[in-house]
Amino acid sequence: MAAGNDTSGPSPDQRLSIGEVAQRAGRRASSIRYYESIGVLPQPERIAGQRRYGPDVLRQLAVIDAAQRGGLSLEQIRDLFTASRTGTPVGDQLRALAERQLPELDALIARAETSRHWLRAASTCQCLTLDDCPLVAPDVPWHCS
Amino acid sequence: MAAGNDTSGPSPDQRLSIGEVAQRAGRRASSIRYYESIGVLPQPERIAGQRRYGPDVLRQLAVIDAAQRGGLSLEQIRDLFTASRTGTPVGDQLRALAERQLPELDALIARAETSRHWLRAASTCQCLTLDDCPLVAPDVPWHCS
DNA sequence: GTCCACCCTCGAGGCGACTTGAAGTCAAGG
DNA sequence: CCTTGACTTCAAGTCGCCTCGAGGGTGGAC
Repeated sequence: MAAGNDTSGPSPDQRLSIGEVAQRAGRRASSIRYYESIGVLPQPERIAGQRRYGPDVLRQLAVIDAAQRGGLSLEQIRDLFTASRTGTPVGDQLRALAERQLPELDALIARAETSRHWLRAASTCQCLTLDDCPLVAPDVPWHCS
Repeated sequence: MAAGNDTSGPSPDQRLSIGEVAQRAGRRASSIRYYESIGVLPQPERIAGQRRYGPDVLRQLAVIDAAQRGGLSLEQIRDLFTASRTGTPVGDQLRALAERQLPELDALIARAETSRHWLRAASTCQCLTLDDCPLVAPDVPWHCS
């Protein structure tokens, strides 16, 4: 048992091990290393070869979560961070990203809603074979029974 | 040019080559072979080693499309076809599938709508750095500028 | 006979976001 | 000293859904 590596309870200082970060952020340590490897997270300070993070990293991970939920790829998120670090106004980047993503996202939602419609119809289906079933017929309004 | 293999114009008989099927279904021949390889499509008759399809296959492909749009995986679709062929009422299968898929789909749509919200807010963002930006703050209602 | 379009099989590759495994390092507790 | 447990690196594997390429075959038109 190593005190400095303990994943439970707060460390004496603010420096977090990767295990602590992972636990608090609800991710695996491997994904944090992965983010670092592709440049989404910056390389943290190291003590005896081991990563030590300030509390900032939790916010950065939350940003990543938020942006992923916004449909951005890790590559886009990396660019966002890079821009932020180099002083490019983040707003401009975000606007550009949003303009690219929104139509895609709208299309995704539209498809998903069509799917939901289909599945709802499917859940009332009484058909015996696929051949009879209007659900799977092209260009036929869906309703079954 | 080979008459029997011609992809343009209808064949003299109803038997379609894989190329014709692909063209009419708007898919690549490779995906049709793939469906066959994983059991989603049955093995068609062969003439001189080449697949010949009846017109039914177009409907089957349309079913696959519809079911994929409904969020079913190819494995689930295969099971559906299998059930249909073996006489299990398709309705039961579909209901079971729908019950499994609908909550997932609802969650997907909810996430996507949250994302859309986020992106819409992002498109009006004026922030200079990520650190200031309320968009990326956890648990803060999104609005920017 | 030659050419060409189309077909065949089989294995590999590619996407995105990770996860897993092997082999090794480090610091503290007993 | 030895064990323990978290950490390290790097390569490879996973998932679903295909796509592509190599190498070879078939059959009709000229």
